Amino acid sequence: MNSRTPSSRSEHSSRSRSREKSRDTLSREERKEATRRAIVAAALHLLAERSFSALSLREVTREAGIVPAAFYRHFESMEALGLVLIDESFRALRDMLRGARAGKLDPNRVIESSVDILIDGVQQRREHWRFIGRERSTGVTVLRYAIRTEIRLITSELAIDLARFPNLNTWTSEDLNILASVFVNSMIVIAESLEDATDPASIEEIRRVAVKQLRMITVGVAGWRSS
Amino acid sequence: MNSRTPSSRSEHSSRSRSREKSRDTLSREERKEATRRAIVAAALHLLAERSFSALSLREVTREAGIVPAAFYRHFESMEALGLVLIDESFRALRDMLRGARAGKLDPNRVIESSVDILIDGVQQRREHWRFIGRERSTGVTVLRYAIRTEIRLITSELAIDLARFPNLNTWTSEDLNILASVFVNSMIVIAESLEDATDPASIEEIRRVAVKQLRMITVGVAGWRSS
DNA sequence: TGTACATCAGTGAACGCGCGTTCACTGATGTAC
DNA sequence: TGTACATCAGTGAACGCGCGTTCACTGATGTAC
Repeated sequence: MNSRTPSSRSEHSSRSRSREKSRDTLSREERKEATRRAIVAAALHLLAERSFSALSLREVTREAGIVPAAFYRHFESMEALGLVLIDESFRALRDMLRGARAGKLDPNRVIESSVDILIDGVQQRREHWRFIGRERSTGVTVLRYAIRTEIRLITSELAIDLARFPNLNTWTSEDLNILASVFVNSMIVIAESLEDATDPASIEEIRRVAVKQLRMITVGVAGWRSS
Repeated sequence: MNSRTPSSRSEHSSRSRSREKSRDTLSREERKEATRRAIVAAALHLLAERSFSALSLREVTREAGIVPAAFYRHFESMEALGLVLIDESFRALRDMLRGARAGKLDPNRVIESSVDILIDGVQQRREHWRFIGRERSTGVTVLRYAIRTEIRLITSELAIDLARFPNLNTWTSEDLNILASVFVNSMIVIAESLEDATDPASIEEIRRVAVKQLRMITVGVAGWRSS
């Protein structure tokens, strides 16, 4: 977005950019918030191609259209930015799940509908998902733990939902949690496989296989006796 | 292992180091091979804490006890080293699986035995597993694809094995492959969760949960009718 | 076995580069009167 | 409404650092005679 030579960069300085969208309507606070969002968006955009540990502060600020030093007006460090990205990504994920719960799925098509919701959700928030999928098992320890904690939270929420199903209300909570993580793990793997799929045909293929995979697990659940 | 000041580094040069282990018994070729192995081992060791994209050539050569430029006598680039690491890691994995197949597991305890073999195998080759687990979904595209290809190979081998089971020999090959990937995905997730577990109690807990997870899937398989 | 020459793994110095971080600064926005 | 001062988001220059890569070199190992 920004050109790299100092001369042309000064022509398109952030001052003129913010005036483009805002004229004189934005307060100083609003401008600051806009820059902050620009930094977050720039990072997320770059993370489509790099892992977080390979992302430099200068790259992010270059993409966001500010000078490197300005980064520190918004975040204490790159790690702090990483945690904000995780928080934002999981907020999107939670919204999706809340929507799915509120939707009152047709009981006969729970699996099909869940897979549809998952696949659409991933498509709409590709960058967030890619980021979570990559960092889940990557180098930056603090991010890895933060993501695992979020996933554990989602898993136990799913376990609570599962407890309401007729066949499952007699299960121990441990068994429910184990079942929930089987589902969550499958979902993660499905989401991961979507990352490299762009054409409709291979997405359809993933959908089909995902439905079958979850069905196999569910059929198993019907025969399982929780002790 | 190496100290960092130039003065003391020259005292412990690679020349004196190789003489320590070898006196004058090793040929030039053998020495070269030993250095190559030292580079690979150094990289694998460092990858316990960093992701591959965050690993520098200089770090690797420092750990291996050679000068940065010497790296190029053995590998064309870091990427080439990465591919060798993948190859070596999967060789270890294939050995493990071959051993498991040759072992003729007790049919009544297939799941327990498989989980035991997996957990022991991961413990013995922690560094290889950690590397594969991390790079599977990380930034360096060429490594990611190489790993996915290997996993796909392992999955179809497992599908072939599954076809020999009495209940499964009527299944379509697609269904067998889907079932195989459910197992492989579970195995990957189990291996990943082992990475941060060191004390016996939490390893035992992982083993218990893993067995239960795989049993749930298997019970499902018994009821599944492949179309 | 002894000598003269070839090979080549590893050295060490040098290079230009992008990095994170600091700092005094600027000038538009906000506030007090 | 107008003026004087305070605030502070963003600037641009500077720094020291570790990086990947190149190069001519060294000296032990290998080979031909």
